[in-house]
Amino acid sequence: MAPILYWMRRDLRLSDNPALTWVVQQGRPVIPVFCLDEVVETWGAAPKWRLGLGLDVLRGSLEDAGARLILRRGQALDVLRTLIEETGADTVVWNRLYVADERTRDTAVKEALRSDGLTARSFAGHVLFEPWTVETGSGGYYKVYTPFWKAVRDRDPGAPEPAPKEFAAPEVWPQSEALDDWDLGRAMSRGAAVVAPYARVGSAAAEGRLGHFMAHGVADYDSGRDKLAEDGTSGLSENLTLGEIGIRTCWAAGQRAMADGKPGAETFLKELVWRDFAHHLAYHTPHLTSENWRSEWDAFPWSDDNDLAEAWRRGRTGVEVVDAGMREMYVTGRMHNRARMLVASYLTKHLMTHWKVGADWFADCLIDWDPASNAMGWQWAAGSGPDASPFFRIFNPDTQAEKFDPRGTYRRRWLAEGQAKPKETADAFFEAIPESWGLTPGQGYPAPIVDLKEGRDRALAAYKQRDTGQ
DNA sequence: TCGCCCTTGAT
DNA sequence: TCAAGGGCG
Repeated sequence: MAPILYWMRRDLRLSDNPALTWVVQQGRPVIPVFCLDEVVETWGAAPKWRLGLGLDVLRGSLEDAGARLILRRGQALDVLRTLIEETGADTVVWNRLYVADERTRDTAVKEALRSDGLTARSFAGHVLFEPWTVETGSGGYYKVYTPFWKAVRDRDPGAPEPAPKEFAAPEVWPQSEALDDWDLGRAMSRGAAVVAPYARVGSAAAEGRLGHFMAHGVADYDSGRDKLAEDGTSGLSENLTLGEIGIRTCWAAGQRAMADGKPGAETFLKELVWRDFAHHLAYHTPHLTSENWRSEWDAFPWSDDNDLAEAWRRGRTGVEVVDAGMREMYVTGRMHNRARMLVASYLTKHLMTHWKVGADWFADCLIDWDPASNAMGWQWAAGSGPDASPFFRIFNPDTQAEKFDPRGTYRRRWLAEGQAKPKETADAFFEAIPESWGLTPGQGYPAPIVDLKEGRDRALAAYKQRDTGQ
């Protein structure tokens, strides 16, 4: 019996997995393969490093079920063709993705394999509702979130499939490259050791996280998720982006919490749908990840990369809550959602720096980096995106800190300078950063690089000018 | 066509 | 109180 190649990408799990479910139903040998291909090679330091951790855990899960994970490096199509030749496979399956570079790759692969006379099948496993299945009344795609939410909230994405108990093995397993040889953490330098304790890797960890959130977090999610110093969110983004947990599994849990009358459950479901919305937009407007979504913003006088942006990246803007967020990201590979909005507003408005500079840094530092959500979020904050905040909505970091970190707990957690006994977390930043930055806690905390009022006024003036087309 | 509405705000 | 324009039904 000819084996089937299961090409794994952002679906590093065995349950809630339509492609895998289909393969196992065929009763034929299955060969799971992950390819370090032309798309994955472009990922930033932290996502690549985190991918390596995920692959290691996935390999163990597959081995427990009597299968293996075959790792190969190269252009996706070349790798798949080589494996087909080595194994006699006549079918390749995968779960679909929707961001421009992923789709370009996948479309080309599908066409090429089919022209080779092979079977290539893809499945819906990465989002709740695929982008082309959600239409406005006039048959277009959605550009505003709330109508999108109303269009999908009563739809059923289907029940998640259980993990297969065992796999039919091929007579001979193809060779796998060694994960260690890929050296996926090489761009992380000292950071890897610091970030590692914060990562929750693999499907079992993800399911534990979901269970914990359903038991403790969801009821108070509405207000809890806004507090900078608290752990009020599900924390699932890290696992969702690599597919270590399925989105329908999360949806089903949210629906159960709704049925149980948990107050925050609907907000949680809405957040899951925000993730879908980002993929909806990335599919229908592929330039979301690379260009201003509204082209009229091309004329806006944003600075490209600059010294102020460098201070922002290093958590040295002199604005405590902004620096705290940036350092949280450097140490943990994640950042509180509200802090993400704050630092994005600050970079694009007070520092008038292009959102792509920020999006690129996030893509390098976040272990939960998701290409669609990251681009949508940055364009939303900058004002160039769909359903964006109006230009006059400029976050005031001081006001935000007062509201969402009233006792300064979050700021003290991440800022060491000027503190008699800095928190371990704050010191950890200085262990994680490159020595080339030349930063020590002893050099004191910087004065603000831009006066908040001046920055705000300058941005408002520029937005106004853009508006009148001058 | 019209009218309501629009994640997360600031002064 | 401010405040823009367009999405959507």
